Amino acid sequence: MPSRSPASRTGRPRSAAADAAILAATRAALVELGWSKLTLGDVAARAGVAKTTLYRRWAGKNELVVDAVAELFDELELPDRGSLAADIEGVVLQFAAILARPEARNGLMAVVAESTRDDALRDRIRTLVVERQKRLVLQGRARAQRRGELPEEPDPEEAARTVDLIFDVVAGAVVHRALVSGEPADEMWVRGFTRVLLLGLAGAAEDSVDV
Amino acid sequence: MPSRSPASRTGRPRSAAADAAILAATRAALVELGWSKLTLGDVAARAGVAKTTLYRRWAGKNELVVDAVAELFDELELPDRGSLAADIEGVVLQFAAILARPEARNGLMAVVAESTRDDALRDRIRTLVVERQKRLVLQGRARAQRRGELPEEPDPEEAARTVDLIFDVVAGAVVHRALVSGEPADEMWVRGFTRVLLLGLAGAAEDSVDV
Amino acid sequence: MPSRSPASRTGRPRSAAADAAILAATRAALVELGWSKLTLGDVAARAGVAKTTLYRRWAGKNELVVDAVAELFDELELPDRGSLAADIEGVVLQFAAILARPEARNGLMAVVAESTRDDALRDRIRTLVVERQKRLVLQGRARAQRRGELPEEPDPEEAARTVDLIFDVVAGAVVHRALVSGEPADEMWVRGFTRVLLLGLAGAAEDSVDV
Amino acid sequence: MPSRSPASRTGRPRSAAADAAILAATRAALVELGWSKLTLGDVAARAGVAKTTLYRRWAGKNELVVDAVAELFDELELPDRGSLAADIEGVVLQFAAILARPEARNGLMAVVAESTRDDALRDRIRTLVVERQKRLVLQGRARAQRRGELPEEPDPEEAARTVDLIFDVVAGAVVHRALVSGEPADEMWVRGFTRVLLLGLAGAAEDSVDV
DNA sequence: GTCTAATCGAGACGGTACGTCTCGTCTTCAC
DNA sequence: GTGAAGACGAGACGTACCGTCTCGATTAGAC
Repeated sequence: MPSRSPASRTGRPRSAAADAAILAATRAALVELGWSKLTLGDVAARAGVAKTTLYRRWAGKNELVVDAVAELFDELELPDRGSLAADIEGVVLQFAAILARPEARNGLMAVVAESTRDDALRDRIRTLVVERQKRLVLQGRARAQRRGELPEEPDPEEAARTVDLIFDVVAGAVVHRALVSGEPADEMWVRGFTRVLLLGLAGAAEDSVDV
Repeated sequence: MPSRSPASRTGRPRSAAADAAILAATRAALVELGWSKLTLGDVAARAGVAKTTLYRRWAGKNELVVDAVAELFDELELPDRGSLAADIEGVVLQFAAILARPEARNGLMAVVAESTRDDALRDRIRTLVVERQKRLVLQGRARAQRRGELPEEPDPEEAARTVDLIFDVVAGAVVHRALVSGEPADEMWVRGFTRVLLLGLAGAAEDSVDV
Repeated sequence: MPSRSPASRTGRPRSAAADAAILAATRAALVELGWSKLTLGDVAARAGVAKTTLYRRWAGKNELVVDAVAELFDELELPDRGSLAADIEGVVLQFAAILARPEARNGLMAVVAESTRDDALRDRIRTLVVERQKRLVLQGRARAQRRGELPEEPDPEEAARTVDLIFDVVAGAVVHRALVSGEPADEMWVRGFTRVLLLGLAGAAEDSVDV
Repeated sequence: MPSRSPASRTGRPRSAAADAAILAATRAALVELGWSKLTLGDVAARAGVAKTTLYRRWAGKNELVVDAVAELFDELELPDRGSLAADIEGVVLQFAAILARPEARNGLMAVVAESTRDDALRDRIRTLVVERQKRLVLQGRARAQRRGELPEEPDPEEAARTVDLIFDVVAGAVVHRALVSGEPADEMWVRGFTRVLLLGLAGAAEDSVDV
C-alpha cells in the first residue's frame, strides 16, 4: 500500500520483500515500544532496510502504522454458527481477540487520535479498516435473510443507515469495553451485549413499520 | 491534581495560579498542535512558567493531558426533558458536542492510546473521566424510577453490570460515530441510537425476568 | 584525463563529448556551490549524464576537480614584454587573474587541502598543475638568457633548485596575497613583488659566485 | 572564542571546560580523519559533550576548525639568534614545523579553501591567524633596528606595505613548499630562501631611496 | 527582623530521534 | 556493453525536545 510514482518504467524496481518486512517490523515495534516510542529508524533497522527506503514508500509514522494495523483486521471472518445472534457473537469475540493484541489496541487508538487532526489520515483509516470490515455486517444480514431471520430491506438508504449504526455500536462498544473500561469482552459480556443490540434493532424495526 | 510532596511546611509555597494557567495552556496547545506535537516546553512557555515548574508538578505529558481533558467533561449534566429517552438524548448530544472540540477528541483518544501500555495512566483516566461521569447514568436511572419509567432494581450486582454496559455502548458508539466514522452525532442519529438502546435494554430486562 | 580500461575494443565506445561536458559541469558547480557542497550527483545532472557514467570515469570528487581545475591553468603563457622583469610581471598578473575566478581559487585550495592526506592526489596535482606550469619559468629564463639578462647556468642541479624556489615563492606569494590576505594582486603590488624577487635572486647569484 | 550571547546573567552558565575539550577533540579528529571526513558528531563524542553543546557555541565546522587551528600558531615565537637573518631562519623553521603537523596543514588549507566562498570565515582566519602572527614580523624588524641592521622606517604606510609583502612571501612560499611541492622546508632550503628575501628587500629599499 | 527552605525564572547540559541529503553501489530496461 | 533511471544500505546533517542540572533571585513562614 505504499505510494508509488505512477508511471516509472526505467530504473531499479522497488524490492517487494521490503514492504512485507517493514510492515512486520512495524507491528513488532508496536508490541515492544508502542506507537509513541516507535521510531522509523528503529523500524528500518528491524526490517533490515535503510531509513531512506522506508521514507521513499511511506510519508510518515501514521501512514505506516495504519497499513500495518489494517492487515490485522483482515483475519476477521463471519463464522456460520446457525443463528444471527450466534454469528454476531462469534465475530464480536474475534474482534475482541484482535483488540487484545497490543499492536492492535495501541496502534489503532493512536492513529485514530492522530486522525482527529489529519483528514487524509482519517480517510486512510476509513478506507483500509472501517469500510473494509463493513463486509461482515453485510454478510451477516444477507445470511440472516436467507435463513428467514430478517426480512428483506425495502429501503436501501435506511438499510445503509442501519449498517452504519450497527457498526458504530458494535465497534464502539467493544473498543470502549476493552480499552477504556479495561474489562474483558468475554463470552458472557458479548452474549448480553448482543441480546441488547438485536432486541433494540428488532424493536426499532417494528416501530418504524408501525409509524 | 498535580502531585505534591506530602509534608512541606516551610519554604515558598507553590503558586496556585500556575496550575490553572498550565492546564489552560495545555488545552490551547492541544487545539493548535495536537497531542503528538505538543511539547512540555511549549506548554510552559504559553503558561508563562519555567519548564522546571511544570515538571515539579506533573510526571509527564500524559498525566498533564489527562488532567487538562478531564476538566472538560465536568461540564456534562443531565437535563430534565420530561422523559428518560429525552434525557438520554440530551446528555448524548452534550457529550457529542464536547467530542466535537479538538482538544477533547484529540487529547482523549491520545491518552487512551497511551493507556493501553500504561496501567497507571489507564487508572487515572478511569478515575478522573469514566467513573466520574457514570454519575450521569445513575442520575438518569434514579430520575426515571421516580417517574415510574423504570422499576426498582432488585439485584444490585446486575444493576452495576447494566450501568457499565450502558456506559460502554453510549460512550463507545458516540466516540466511534464522531471520530472513526467521521459523521456528526446529530439529533437525528441520536434519536435513532437512543431508541435502539432503550428498546434493547427493555427487551433484555423482560427476558431476564422470564428466565 | 579520466582513466580508461587499457584494452576495450568491443561494445559501445564512451562518448567523448561526455568528458568535456562533465568537466565543464564540474567547473560550473564549483562556481555555484564550491567544493564542499559540490556533489557528484549534481555534476552528473548538470552534464546530462548518469551518475554511473561519471563513476566509471573518475574515482571520486577530488580527481574530478583536479582535472577540471588543471585545464584552467593551461591558458597561462609567457608574454614577450621586452625585459625579464616585465615578462614576469605579465605572467604573475595572468596567474592572479585566474586565481580571481571562484572555480579556480576554491577548487584549487580544496584539492590541495585534501592532498595533504592523500599522496596519490598530491601527485596528480603536481603532475597536472605544478610541473606543467614550470614551463613558464624555464621559458622565461631561456628568453632572458637569449636577451643577455641572465648568464648561462653552469650547474644544472643548482639551476633546478632555483626554478623550484622561484616557483614556490611566486606561486605561494600570489596565492597568499589573493586568498589569505584578501588583497588584490594588482599591478602595483606585482611590480613591488617582482623587484624584490629579481633583486634577491641576483644578489644570491653574486654571493654564490663569490663563495 | 565561541560566540556568546552578550549579556545573559541568568540560567546555568556554560561549562568552561567544554570549550577546551572540544578544541582538543577537533584537532585529534583532524589528525585522524582530516577536515573533509571530520564530523561534528564525532568531535562531540570525542570531547564527551553533546552535539547541541557544540552547535550552541560554534556556527559550524569551519568556525570550529579555524579556532582549533589558530591555537597552534600561538606557539610561534621569534628566537634571538643574534642576527636578522638567523632570527628569520629560526621562525621560518618553526612555522615549517607546525605545517608538518597534519592537523595544521590539513585544517588550515581546508578553511582557506572554504573562506574563498565565505567572507566572514576569511575575516575570522585573518583575525585569529594572520594578523595575530604579524607580531613576529614587527618584533623582528624592531629587534633588527635596535641592532642597527635596519634603518628606522620614515614612512609608516610604506612600512605597513612591506610587512604585508614579507608576510605574503614568507607564509606563501613556506606553505607552497611544504604542501604543494611536497618538499621539506629544511634548514638548507630555509637558508637559501632567507638570503633571497633579505637581499631582495635590501635592494628594493636602496632603489626606493635612489628614486 | 532575620533565618531558612522550597519556590521561581532562565538556560545549559547529555541524549535521542527527526526527516533530509549525499554517498557509492546495484539492478533493471532501452539502445 | 553502454547509458539513463532510480532503488538500495549507509551514515552525517542541523534541529527540536527530552528530562535533568545548575544558577541567582524571590517569597513566606518559623524563629
